[in-house]
Amino acid sequence: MEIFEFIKKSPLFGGAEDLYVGLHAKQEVFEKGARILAAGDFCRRVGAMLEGGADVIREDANGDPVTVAHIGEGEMFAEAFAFAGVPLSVSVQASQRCAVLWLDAQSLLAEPRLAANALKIFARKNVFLTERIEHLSRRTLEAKVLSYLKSARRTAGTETFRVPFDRQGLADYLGCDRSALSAVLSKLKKKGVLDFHKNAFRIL
Amino acid sequence: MEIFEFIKKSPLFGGAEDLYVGLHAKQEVFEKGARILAAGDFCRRVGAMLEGGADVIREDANGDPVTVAHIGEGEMFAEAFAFAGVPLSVSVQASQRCAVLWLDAQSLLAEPRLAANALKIFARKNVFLTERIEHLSRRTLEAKVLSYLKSARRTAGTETFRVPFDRQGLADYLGCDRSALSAVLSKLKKKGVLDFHKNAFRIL
DNA sequence: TAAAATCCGTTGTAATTACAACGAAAATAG
DNA sequence: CTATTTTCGTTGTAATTACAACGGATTTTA
Repeated sequence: MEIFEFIKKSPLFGGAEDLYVGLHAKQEVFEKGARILAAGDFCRRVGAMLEGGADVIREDANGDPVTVAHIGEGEMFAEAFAFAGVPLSVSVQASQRCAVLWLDAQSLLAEPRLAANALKIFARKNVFLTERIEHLSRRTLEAKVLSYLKSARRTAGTETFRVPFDRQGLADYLGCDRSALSAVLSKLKKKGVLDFHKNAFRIL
Repeated sequence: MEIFEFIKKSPLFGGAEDLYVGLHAKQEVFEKGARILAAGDFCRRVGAMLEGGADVIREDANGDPVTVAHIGEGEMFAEAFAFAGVPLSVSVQASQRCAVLWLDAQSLLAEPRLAANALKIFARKNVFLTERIEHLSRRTLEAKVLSYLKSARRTAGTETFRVPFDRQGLADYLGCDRSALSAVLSKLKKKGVLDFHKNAFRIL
């Protein structure tokens, strides 16, 4: 992906190519397996994955590394840490040879339109994260599922709605086992609370 | 709380009183029980609680209202919705007679220093929320607890550290039952994985 | 200081869930 | 079209957790 293609597609720039000047952007190439960012680092730059991809890695309770997310082409990363000024709690490692564009957080801030875009992006993400926490905080899986589905229905605005996850994806989102999720969905269907087919749901 | 006292203490203003001019701020008083904001509303203003307090209310799976948070004196609210431009998913209701200062989001955005402060606040919150999701996503309560405690230790930077919650607070944060949390903590202590006394913990 | 309220660990029980394994259905690849 | 892979619901079991109840300890209030 070219720099200008990225800028065109990135919600941070909103397609405005002229905002790119004066950002002190630097491009850097990482070989497969290379450490792009390490947990504990302070990072003052926002990363943009131009080419290739990387994994976000966190230590689990045993101290073993677990991949918690993947950064694909065209995606930004480390933005929250860069703007918050707190050390990274995760590491980022190239899952293949990749090209990263680094954008200096301070310089982004200096351009009002970019700052406004960034603010909106963060605010949106905040709302999403808070919503997910709301679902995850429920005590039982059934409550988690219903909390999520009602939220999805509200977002869709229609009685019948589709969810953007397959079963495994929904299970990951809700922090549960896939088969347990399937079982709960079936139970709700049998109880007559819910109807669904594939990713299309309807709450009765 | 006076307006200027709020501005002095608010991280949004960073103590800079001069930033307050031109914000089209309005003050409004609500009687106890009055609806300050309703779920579904679009809100273009950030609320600041000058006097009194309010509850954040969400509908649970049965459609019954549940208080999910409290807004105390000096706290801001609705900021994420205002900047994101998405409808509220919660309602806000005065728990007592209260005075709210409304700050127009667009006007805040127009002052670069305020925008920068807001960005930092959102970025920080983003990191916190993501971290909490990390804990909540664990499958078992033991894993949730350890995930949280390791994170707390990392933040504290010392082997023995204190957590800013009582047991009920920690249970709420981790989305579990208080007695179940106590039981898991005791089990971990007996296993020799953990030592604690009140809010002081040490991972062995 | 005494009384009241809150905090916290324990116990027992019923319900829930993780986990592994399996097979049918659907999607994808060849 | 057939073979392969992926997705998803089901089942059974062991482990975990919610929930209610209780009592001791600590803290707060009067």
